[in-house]
Amino acid sequence: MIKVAIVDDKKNNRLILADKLKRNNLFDIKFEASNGEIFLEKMATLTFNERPEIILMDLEMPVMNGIVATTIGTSLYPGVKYVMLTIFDDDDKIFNAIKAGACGYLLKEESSEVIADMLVNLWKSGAGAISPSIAYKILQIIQHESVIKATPGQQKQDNIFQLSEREKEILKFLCQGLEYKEIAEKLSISHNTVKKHVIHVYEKLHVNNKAHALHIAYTKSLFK
Amino acid sequence: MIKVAIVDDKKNNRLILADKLKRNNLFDIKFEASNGEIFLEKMATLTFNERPEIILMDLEMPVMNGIVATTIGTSLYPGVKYVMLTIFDDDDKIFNAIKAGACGYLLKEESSEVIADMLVNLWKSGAGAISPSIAYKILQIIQHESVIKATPGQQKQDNIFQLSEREKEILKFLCQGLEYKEIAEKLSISHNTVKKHVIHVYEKLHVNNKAHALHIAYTKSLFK
DNA sequence: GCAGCAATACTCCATTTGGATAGTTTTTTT
DNA sequence: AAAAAAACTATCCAAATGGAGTATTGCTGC
Repeated sequence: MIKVAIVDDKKNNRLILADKLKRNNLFDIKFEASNGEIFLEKMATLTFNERPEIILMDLEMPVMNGIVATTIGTSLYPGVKYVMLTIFDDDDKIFNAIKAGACGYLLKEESSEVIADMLVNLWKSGAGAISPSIAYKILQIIQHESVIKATPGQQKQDNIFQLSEREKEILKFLCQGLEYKEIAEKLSISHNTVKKHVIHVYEKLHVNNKAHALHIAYTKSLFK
Repeated sequence: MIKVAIVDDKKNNRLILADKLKRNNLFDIKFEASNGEIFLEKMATLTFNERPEIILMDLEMPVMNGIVATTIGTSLYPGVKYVMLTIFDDDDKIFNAIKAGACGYLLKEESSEVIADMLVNLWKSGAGAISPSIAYKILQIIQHESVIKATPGQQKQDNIFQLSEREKEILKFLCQGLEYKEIAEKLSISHNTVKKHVIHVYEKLHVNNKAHALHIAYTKSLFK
């Protein structure tokens, strides 16, 4: 059984999808979540063995959307695979989803057989679960390369974690390997204050230690 | 009927592929060619209506390879679609083929049904004809952007810090944000041992805390 | 056989960190 | 002017980290 989780804000969508997946006895739906925030919370409560292996993620959700959830999720749980399952197929969304770490992008209109097949394939051989029309767009993205180097998409990605200026400053120092005390000296503030900022940064990044925070900062290249 | 052409230097490959396509009566094989040069010559002799709509192109061929042929072909006959049909799946070949203008990349190992399906799809809706494992690699190309930026001269200096295998393993886990305990569990060793390894890593990296070590690991891209 | 190394495991100890809680002040937004 | 957000300060406590030392095992090269 492939352990999966479904993240979508529409209850009906979750039901339909769960139903599609239940037809054959290949999938074990570990949990459902109605937005990225709740998804991350539920993931945090699970042990390694309880964790879903594949996440079916909607893009548009309130509170925390699928891009941000995937960005954080791929950092925190590297073994887990994220498949975007959505009705949107515009270049920007596709590109951002891939950059966030998605290893699949299926259109909701796909039949249950196709979805199930793709997921099984992804699980078995690590092959990408991609709708053909999405694949075509990805090819065009690379062919024109404009999207890769250009930045309209990446600018929107900028500051997805909503860090305040001060918090970004603190995180940058953390990345340089400074200790609280040293940061405090540099900024002429108390090390207690630094600690407080750090805690806020962790909350926004949904992590709870320095290494995880740095991992996200580096892999998502928050600074350059 | 979908008008296609087969370009491959091995006669046997052409026969097998032609055979695969002939099973259902969907494909009209306009011609075969044994290299890019001959392919272009044959294309030049045809009128618009005689021209194949989809070219199945091998990559490695004498005289003129598939990349060059596709590059020239897409310029001369913009309406024609090129699908790479090859056994190679390394990033460089995939990337170059896409840049050359390929709108599909199928592995020869795919079943005749899959190949036929993909081609029909490409013909009908312009969807990309891409083997799932290739799709996965394309995602990674975009995610890491490595191939796009990488230059041939940039040979990564392997193991400049002389870390032992175990130490590299430990460092990799550190980068993922795991704590000593978690690493210990993963490797089924004592957390004391992990600590010892970490200290050794720090010595070899000439640092004295995790953040500095991660900074080096990421900026020198010790991994991947 | 023996020296050297990597990997394993442990202890003691000081420092750093993270979490919770409880505030004040300043700036921005409404 | 009131409300909200951001920045600042502080303390207590527990957990994680880092440093230094000791020691056993197994493997490799001389």
